[in-house]
Amino acid sequence: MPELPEVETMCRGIRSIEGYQVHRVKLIPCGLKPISVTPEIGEISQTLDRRTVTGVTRLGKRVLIWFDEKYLLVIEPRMTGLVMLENPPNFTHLRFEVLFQRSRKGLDKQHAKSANHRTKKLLFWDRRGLGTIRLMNEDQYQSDLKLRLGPDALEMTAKLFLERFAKTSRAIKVALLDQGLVAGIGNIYAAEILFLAGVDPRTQCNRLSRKQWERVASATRVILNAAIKYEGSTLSDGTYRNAINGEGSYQQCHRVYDREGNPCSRCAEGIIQRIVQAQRSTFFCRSCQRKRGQHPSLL
DNA sequence: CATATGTCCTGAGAGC
DNA sequence: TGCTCTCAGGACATAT
Repeated sequence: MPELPEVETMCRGIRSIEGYQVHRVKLIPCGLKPISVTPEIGEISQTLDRRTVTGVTRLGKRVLIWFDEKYLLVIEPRMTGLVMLENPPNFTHLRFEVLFQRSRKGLDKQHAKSANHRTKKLLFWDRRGLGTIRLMNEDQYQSDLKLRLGPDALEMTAKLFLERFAKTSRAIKVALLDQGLVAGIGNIYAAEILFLAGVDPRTQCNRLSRKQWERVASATRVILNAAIKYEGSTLSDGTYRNAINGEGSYQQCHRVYDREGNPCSRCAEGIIQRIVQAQRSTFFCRSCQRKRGQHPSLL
């Protein structure tokens, strides 16, 4: 569920670990199946020991934590993973922990006196345990991550969409979820983007017009930036939280996702439909999102 | 190669 | 109340 806006919110929420030094890394035995960690935890711990966090960035739906500009932890929350600094959503779900100390150069007088600024904890919670954590160096980052993923969704332009999507015959909704084509879009935002663009989610990519790709590109930026502003979507199951256990509020802005049977907020006559594509729910308005037609989008 | 399907895992909610 | 069943969907492995 964490898609680009939720992962971006996580990154912003943990950025205060920058300048801190790794003191301890451990997998938490929580009674649930351990999450996938590569390489084994002992090697991660050894490699990161005393290294300083030099940056927290994001690529698609992954959180990247850089150490001495040389190594990075790649955290993939997948369905239910949460990267947090505090306030456990549920104690039994804690899977991974990094304890930091403020490194000597980052220790100013003011902070030296207050104990609660001397250490920090980075926690990974995952209700279902499908998330993964990988330690990489710069080369692995290039070959195992950069090369396999499409451009980050916030970088997408109509030109890039045409280059990367226009040849495939897959339905646009399904293709938008392919992280090799574009990184960061998941089931919720794919639905919202296509609604805003006025494009039928079943349309084959190779049948979309240039005009339609322009609307998709524009809607991608508009939707994702708005969702970041609202700190992501916390659905009715309440799973998603930000770094300090707060909820996102973009779910209040959803126009189609999980709104089956409700009247369309745009055309009033339409009812939001739910169909299944590639074993996933797709929500859309049949009258606002037609395969062809000159209807104006909401942009 | 492109595309489609199955699998991982847990907890919430439905139905009886 | 308490049981069983289905479903949620991100990424990758395997199949077509």
